[in-house]
Order: sequence, then C-alpha cells, then structure tokens
Amino acid sequence: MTALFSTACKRLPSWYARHKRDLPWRRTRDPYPVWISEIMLQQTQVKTVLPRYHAWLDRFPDIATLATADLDAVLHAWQGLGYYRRARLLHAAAKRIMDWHCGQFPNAFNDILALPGIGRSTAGAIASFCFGARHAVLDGNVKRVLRRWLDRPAARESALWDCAERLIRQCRDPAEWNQAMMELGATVCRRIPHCAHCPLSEHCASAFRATPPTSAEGKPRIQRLHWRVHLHLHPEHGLWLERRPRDGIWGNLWCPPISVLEQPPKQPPCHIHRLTHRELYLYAAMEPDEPRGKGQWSRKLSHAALPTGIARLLQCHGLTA
DNA sequence: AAGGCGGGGGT
DNA sequence: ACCCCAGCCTT
Repeated sequence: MTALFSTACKRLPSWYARHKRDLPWRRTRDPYPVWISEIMLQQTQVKTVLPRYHAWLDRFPDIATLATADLDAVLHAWQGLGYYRRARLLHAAAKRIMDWHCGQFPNAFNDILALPGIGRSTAGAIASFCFGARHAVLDGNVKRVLRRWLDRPAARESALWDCAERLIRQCRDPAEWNQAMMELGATVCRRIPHCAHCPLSEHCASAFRATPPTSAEGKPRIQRLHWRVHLHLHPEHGLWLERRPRDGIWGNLWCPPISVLEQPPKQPPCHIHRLTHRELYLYAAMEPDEPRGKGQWSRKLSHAALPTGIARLLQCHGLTA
C-alpha cells in the first residue's frame, strides 16, 4: 500500500501539471473568491458555475460588500443555482467574518470549518488552496477515484477519509494534490473511466475492468406533487409574492401563494418542473380577489429571486420581463 | 446513518 | 430516461 502511495504521489502531480484546466478560481490564492467558488461548486458542475462566479464577484467584490448586502440581493445573484440554503449561509458567514475575524477570512482550518456552510471537505479545499495546509478534500470526484483505486466500491466514507488524509500527508504539495485528485475524477476517472489516459492505471485495482462499478442500489422514488399557484395581478402594482419559509424547498425565495392539491385536477398542468427527487405539477390560477397574508406586490419580476420552476410558469403567462 | 435540499449537464 | 455534480446540515 505504501508503495502505491509513493508512486501516485509522483505521477499524479506531473499529470496534473500537463492536463489541468484553466479555471478562474485556480488563478488566485485570495480566500474570498476561492470560498465563493467552492460553495457554488457544491453539487453543481463547473460549466454551470462559471458564469455565476464572474457575475457574483462583479456584484459582491469582497467580504464587506457581501456582509452588508440585503439577503434578497444575495438570493437574486444565486437564482437558478439551486440549494438556496447555500446563499443564506454564505451571507451569514460573511457577517460572521466581519464580526469575529475583523473582516479577514480566517486562515486556520478549524476557524474555516466553523463557518456556516463549510464542512470538512470545503474547509480542506480552502485551507490547502489558500494557505497550503495539509488537509484533504473528499468530494464526489475523489471518492470515485479512491473507491476504484483501492477496489473497494462499497467503502464507507470514514475509510475514504482515512485514505485521503494518508495521501495528503505523503504528497509534496497539498494544494496541488487536492486539485489533481479532483481533476482526475472530473476528466478521466468519470462514471465511465478513461483508463488509457490515467496516470495511475498501472497501479489501479480496477483499471480496464469491463464493467464500471455500479453506484446506486435502490433507486429513490420520484415524488409527484400537484401545486396550485395563485396569481394575484394588480394593474398598477404587479404580481403578489410571498417569501417562502427559511427551511425547505426554495427557502427564502419569493413566490406567488401556493396551495397543495391532494388530487390532480382534470385540467392539464401549466408547467411541469422536474427536480432530482420530485416532479412538481404546477397549475396556475388567476385570482380576482385581494391577497391575504404577508407578502408584497412586485412590478419588476426580473428583480425578485424566484425559483426557476416559478419563473418558467410565469413565462408561460407572459409575465416575466 | 439517513434524509432533505435544485437545477442542469452528460450519456 | 437516468446518473451525477468541488456537500452541508439536521434529526
């Protein structure tokens, strides 16, 4: 095992130097943009993040700007990225950095880990990329690489962490090593691996195996929900929106009032929005009466942080700017 | 240990 | 169609 490690520690960095992608967050060691990129990249692909990353840094160029911004401005910049809790925790963490760390992003691993929205893997990424700390990253890419390399397709997360930490202790440059492992998983050791191009294939227990390891066991069921979306339209004030609860789907975003339908209505849905584990059947209803409850009129929908599914529904009614 | 949380790209 | 993505937080 130790021999495998030392071989990998030499070959992978050399492969990375030749094949790494030129990504904007790899051009800096400033923790603020690195932090933003890491949060955006949680369960979100590089291609999706790229345009949002530039727009975000344009809108919130530093921690102080983010900390003093309105939550709605933060959510609006996050619109369409999903997992909106990330945006709320990013905002909260910026405020905490102002209060607890004098506006300076902390450089100690445990202080980074203590920030909202930052777990062990993201803390390891920031600490190694920006401060050269010997802490491992274990994301989806690294897990896939290690499970194959060790030929332990069912390895527990704790075992993978142990392996990742052992490697980070042996490597020459922790920042380079973490980047290289992720890059290998993202570009070579994919769901269908390209073993012929892999620098570790000689010592990989799964290399060139005919059947790629099957990942999932029982497939999760898709929940089908039918939601009535109540559209209160005012000739002058626009559309009535309510803020959704902080926790749960579309947390803190703005949305027309929604009621849950126990039975699917006879009419076809205006829009079907598919998420990872739900299908939302949306039925729009024009409401002539004044709305009840807490909310606000919105004239310019392009300025509100709306869920993508609702934005699409409104587009069908010619309501979005 | 398990479940909730979005939206989009790849195949 | 289905899988997966630079995961984290709560229970």
